[in-house]
Amino acid sequence: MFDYLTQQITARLEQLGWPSDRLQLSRPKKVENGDWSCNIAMILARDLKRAPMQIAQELMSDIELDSSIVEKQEIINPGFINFFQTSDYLTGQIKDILANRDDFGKNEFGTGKTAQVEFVSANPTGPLTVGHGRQTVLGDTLASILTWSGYEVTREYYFNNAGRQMRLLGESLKARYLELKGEPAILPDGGYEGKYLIDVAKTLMSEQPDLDQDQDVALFKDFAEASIFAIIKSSLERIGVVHDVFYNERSLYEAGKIDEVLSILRDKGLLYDKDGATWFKTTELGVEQDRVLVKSSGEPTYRLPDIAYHREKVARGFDLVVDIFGADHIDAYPDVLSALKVMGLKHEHIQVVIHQFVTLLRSGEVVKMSTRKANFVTLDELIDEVGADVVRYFYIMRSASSHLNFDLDLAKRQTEENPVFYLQYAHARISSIFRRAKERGLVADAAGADLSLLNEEHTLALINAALEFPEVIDHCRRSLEVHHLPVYLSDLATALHKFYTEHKVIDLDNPQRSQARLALLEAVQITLRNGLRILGITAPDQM
RNA sequence: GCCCCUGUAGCUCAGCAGGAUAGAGCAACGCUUUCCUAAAGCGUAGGUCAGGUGUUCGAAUCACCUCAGGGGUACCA
Repeated sequence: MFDYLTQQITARLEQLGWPSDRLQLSRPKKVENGDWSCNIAMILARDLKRAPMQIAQELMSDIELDSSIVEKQEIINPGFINFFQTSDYLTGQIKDILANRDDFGKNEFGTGKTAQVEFVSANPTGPLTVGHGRQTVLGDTLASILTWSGYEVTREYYFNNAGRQMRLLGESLKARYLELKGEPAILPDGGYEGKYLIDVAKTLMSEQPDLDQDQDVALFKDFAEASIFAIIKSSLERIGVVHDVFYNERSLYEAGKIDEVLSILRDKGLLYDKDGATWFKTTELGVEQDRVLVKSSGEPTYRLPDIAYHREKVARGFDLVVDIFGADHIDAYPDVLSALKVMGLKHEHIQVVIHQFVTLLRSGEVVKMSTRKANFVTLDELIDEVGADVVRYFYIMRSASSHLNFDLDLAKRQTEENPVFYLQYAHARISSIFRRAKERGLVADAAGADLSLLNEEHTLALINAALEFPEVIDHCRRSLEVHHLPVYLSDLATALHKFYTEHKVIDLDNPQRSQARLALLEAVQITLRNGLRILGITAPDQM
């Protein structure tokens, strides 16, 4: 319908010699305004210096629309052209859903192209927190959207297991270990205070009981890293997130990639030394102040490997690169992008999604979180409390750019009366009807169903709702905003529940209509299931 | 100071590539079940879309200013 109208109107615009590039078709909010609406007459009014109503009339005067698709068209003040689809056309679309099944909603925008989504990327210094959770679910869902848009997607986790933080971690574990042996030991200044390190120390103790004060800290560091990574990976697995690539920052050093970046920038005259540190002349690139790339201690700042890493991303040839960052990293990426730019590298295909912070509320109090200080709530604890489905839904139902209040008490309380269950119930409700139909001897026969029997208001609204699914996927992809999907699915569930309330599906006195409605419900269930699959939420057959 | 995000119903938030009478969930009040799961549906009430100026036929949506909250502005990541 959309494609058909776009094509027809564009042709007519060209015939009249009017610009066609600003043509827009949208779905009106009100059913009285039709199924598709076009505002081109008002947009052209200024250029053509004519009244919108006149333009609309001239535009439509010589268009012959296929009457099997378009029931009628109307021109309404101040110049909207509204199109109403025939119910035959609409119900016919159900067959399209049934034919596509598990693929319904997919598009080929990214077919033949590759995409990479980098997300989580937490260093292995502690368990994933509630804060990391948002990024985890956001990235994973976006990756799924891209997959549905045809891309071949790589989910990537970038981490650093070298440097100051990791050394502190090793020292902290050593202190915990010695503590267990009853030897005097004190956590280093700024060390990691979390209880999880005591557990790690106990495990280490059971495996290697004979370590002492003189033992090199490297052993502790390595052990801590391995243990904590195991914890992180298990949390990810619990909410259904699997990364394809774990990219170690260290490999950039080993392959000489860090030095390459430095020498390229030095050749371009964009580096200088001051106070024993190496500075990047970002002021020449429009940034307020210069940035340090190598500290006077000889260690690079995080910016340098970030630049080298992104240079590698470009070299790896992805057609689309998406970085998911928390708001606290917002200042890092302009430097990275401008560095790529001065190195003459492609960078327009790199998109950054910044998500705002999660404010955690417990008993009405804001919980300030710090991995080092250990007063954090872990993602695992959250999953324990409310379950993976609820966790995923809560993180994804709000736009990334809005600050998310995660009220633990509310999340728990709402376990009983939760937006997720509303969706899942819609799916289960349909399964339940199918079971009942079978019991009553009604053998579903979608192919033989007379879909023209579906003509009531709530029924048509439900079909329309299901048909919007591919548009929503496309919207998510375009905007890199995934929250549109749960919002949409919720609307779809509402349409289903309304239909259910109004119309009885199984009616042995009217098997024809029953068949038609069963076919519709199958299409709706496919849509719900596909949507839930993208969100990583289970679609139960009964609740 | 400068940069980014946010401000919409009592609460949590959609809507913002400008479009028709601004929506949902929760909370409040009332109603619906001899009938496929009431984890549902219907109704009532609730709004200066933070405030102001501008652009436009048309602004919650765009621009500018102000106010408020969050984040950043490190030789931490």
